[in-house]
Amino acid sequence: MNKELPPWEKAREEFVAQWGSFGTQWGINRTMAQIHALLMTAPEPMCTDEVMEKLEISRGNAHTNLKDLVGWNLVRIITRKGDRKEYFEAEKDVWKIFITISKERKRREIEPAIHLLRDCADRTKDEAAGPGREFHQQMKDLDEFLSFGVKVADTVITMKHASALQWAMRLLG
Amino acid sequence: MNKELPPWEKAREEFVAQWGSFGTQWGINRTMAQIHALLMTAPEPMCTDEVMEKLEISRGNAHTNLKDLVGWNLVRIITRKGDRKEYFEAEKDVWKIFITISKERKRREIEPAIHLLRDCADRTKDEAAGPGREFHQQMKDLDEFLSFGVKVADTVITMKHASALQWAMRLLG
DNA sequence: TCACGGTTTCACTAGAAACTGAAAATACCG
DNA sequence: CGGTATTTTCAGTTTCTAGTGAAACCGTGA
Repeated sequence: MNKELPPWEKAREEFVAQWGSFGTQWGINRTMAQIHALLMTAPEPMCTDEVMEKLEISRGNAHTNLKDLVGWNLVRIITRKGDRKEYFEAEKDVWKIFITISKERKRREIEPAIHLLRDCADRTKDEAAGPGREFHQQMKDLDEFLSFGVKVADTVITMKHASALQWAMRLLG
Repeated sequence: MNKELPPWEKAREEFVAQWGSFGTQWGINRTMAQIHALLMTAPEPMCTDEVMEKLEISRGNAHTNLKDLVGWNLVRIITRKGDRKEYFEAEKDVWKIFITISKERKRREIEPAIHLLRDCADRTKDEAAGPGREFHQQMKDLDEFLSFGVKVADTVITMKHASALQWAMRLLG
């Protein structure tokens, strides 16, 4: 059944499967990563049933993860006139993907962490010396570092790919 | 029992607990993140039993995660003369922590991904047109992007904190 | 209004990951 | 050598997450 696949599709299946495992290493679940890989390499937008079939997963699973990907702004819904089905299409531009993921991670992961650090720093700002003071300083250091990172990210995020590239090249130069 | 804790220790407990949850959002398991937070804010190196007690976890759990952290180079083992126990101490310098984590993630996550992409690109390099060609290009694009990222990371990794800061400031400037 | 194609939800289950506790291994000391 | 303090391993258990499949829920057109 796999024999009939054109060679590039074989490579694609490899890619999808492996991308799934990589996903799990990050916090991302296997199916979500696989669907993303699948759509990134899809010549045309795909519907839920096609995804189900390709990955041999249930409708519920396909549905939830497709919608999650839409929530991450990595996939958009396409509708066709005279067709009630929804089709899904992934962003393929690598730079845009990078921007999108950075934004989301910043919002979901970094910013909450910064809040925690500020809170802990605040609660110990009157510590004059000793372990308490050191703790306070550590919280401030972490906060400062992450906040600075966010600033850099914000700058990069608003850059065009070309400008970012140019900027980075200067560093490597 | 918590009443007797100095205020900074209360903040610390909050920090440790929360850092644990953040950990899970990344691929990191709760306990490992908590131990890391605990050690980062420890005035002195701690031994296994202290960690067990503070976090109310089993010896096995404490042991495995401490050793994992050592494996990540985020924690080092300290021994004291006349004392058979091992003590654990976390790197506290934020920049160094960042460097260490970047290195490890690069090695464990990015480089394997690059290999996969190269392999998939290679296997489809003869596709002349159509979907096969597009797939090939997508693999190449992803590879190029990640490889470039690695180069940038390698440069940053070898920089002193001050130089990196200066460099980043110019961007924000 | 009903029937149909499609989407969404959700109670349940399978499997993975984390954790425990105790036994086994190791290191050190007289 | 014992004997003791500590580390390491691991079988068994718990906990959590991902995934299933079917029922409920739309929206549309006849």
